[in-house]
Amino acid sequence: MKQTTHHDVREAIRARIVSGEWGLGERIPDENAFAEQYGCARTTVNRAIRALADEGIVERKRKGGTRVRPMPLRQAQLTIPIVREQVEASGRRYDHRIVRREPRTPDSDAIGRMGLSAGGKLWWLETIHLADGRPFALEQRWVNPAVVPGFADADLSGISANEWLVRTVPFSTGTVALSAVAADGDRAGLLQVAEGDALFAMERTTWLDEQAVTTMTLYYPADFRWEFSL
Amino acid sequence: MKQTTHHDVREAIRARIVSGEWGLGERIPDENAFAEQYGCARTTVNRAIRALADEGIVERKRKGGTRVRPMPLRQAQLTIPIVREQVEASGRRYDHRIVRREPRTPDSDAIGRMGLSAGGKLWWLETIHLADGRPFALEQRWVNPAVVPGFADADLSGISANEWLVRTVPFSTGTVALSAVAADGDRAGLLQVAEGDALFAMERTTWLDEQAVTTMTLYYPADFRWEFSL
DNA sequence: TAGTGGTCTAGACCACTCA
DNA sequence: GAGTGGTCTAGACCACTAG
Repeated sequence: MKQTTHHDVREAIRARIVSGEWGLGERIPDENAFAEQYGCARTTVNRAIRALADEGIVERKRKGGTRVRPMPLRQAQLTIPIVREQVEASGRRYDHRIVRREPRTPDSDAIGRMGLSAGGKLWWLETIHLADGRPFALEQRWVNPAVVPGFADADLSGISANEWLVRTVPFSTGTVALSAVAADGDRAGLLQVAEGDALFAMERTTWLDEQAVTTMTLYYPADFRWEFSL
Repeated sequence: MKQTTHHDVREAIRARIVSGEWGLGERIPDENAFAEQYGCARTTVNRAIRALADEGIVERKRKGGTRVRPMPLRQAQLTIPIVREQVEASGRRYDHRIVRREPRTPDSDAIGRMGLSAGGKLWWLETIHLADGRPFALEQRWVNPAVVPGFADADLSGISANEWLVRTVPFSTGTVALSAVAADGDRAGLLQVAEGDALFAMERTTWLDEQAVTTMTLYYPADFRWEFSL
């Protein structure tokens, strides 16, 4: 005799919601009622409905009960891509070339993003990512040597700066910003596109305990599409 | 006497992982060991570690134990924005204006995205979203009348097409694609930018039971940034 | 203030998979 | 075969909040 699982209960309730049994914003039965209906413990129902709440299908409030979300949240679980994997996933050969790597005084933009105060130098790194030998994406990065002292001596011939940093400073938090920008002369030359062409920009700043580790921007040419599902 | 919560256990274990107590790919103690250490039931530890696994911090396998992820997944829970809320969140007054609304034969791009076969007409809708009266984003949308017959008579003066569709077809699935494109003459004129300017494009296709409901693209001018955190 | 979800416990059995 | 996570149960108490 197979028991009723939280998975079963979750899908059963989801189906009833999708069927329109309860309208938008309407209250659904409480956990005990479902437990009796499906012949399982309340704990099991709780886990099932909690999963639906995590998905944004329903919202729960103590005493207020569980309601179908009036305006369903449209959420996506998004995985920040690693350029090498993007290239290899498309069946092409990945390679990268470091264009510049030097200590440099950060511009005001970098200072703002990393929340720096004093005026020391940071590492500046420009990397061109190649797919079958052709430009795939351009990476421009500032690295804070105060947080990652080993970066000066890092061997980046085999792995990218990003992978090196992830391995060295594994569990940091971060922010991401997406936008579109026009290619300036430098970026256009490195990516082999025309100046003024639209580029897809993904900017990431990584933090370890309130200190900015690195901020980088990846520029993709206009034929790039970043797809995911809801 | 306060009990140890799954939240406490989760943060305690997270701190130990971040501190480097176990290296990347290394195995951490099993649930019973943690339960004894923290003086709680194994169920509580299970829920705590399961949450860390959902975050991508660790990976779990029966008999294999729980390991720190060798290359931590960088995942973000991303909420697809509603244009009106974006505008209002920035403290500006939202408004929208429908530029075109007509039955039209879909182009090959729309046919491909929506997986259509026959050559019927779809509804074509162009909407300009305004913030304090100035163009904020341009929406170009195809709607499948076979799935949403009521759309022909929908009153879109008060709410946007998107909100109307979400209320009418609430629990559908979808795909999203992000890219950068150059503004063509039509889009440039509606957004009041120069032709060729970089636009941030967010394309969404929505499905209900294998049938495409609608596909739309939102174009934002180059000063737009979509930010979120990891 | 009473109803609802949030969570813990202790014990149990099962499913997967490594060795 | 045996160790580990996956899950269910029954009961209990708590925290929040709608009415």
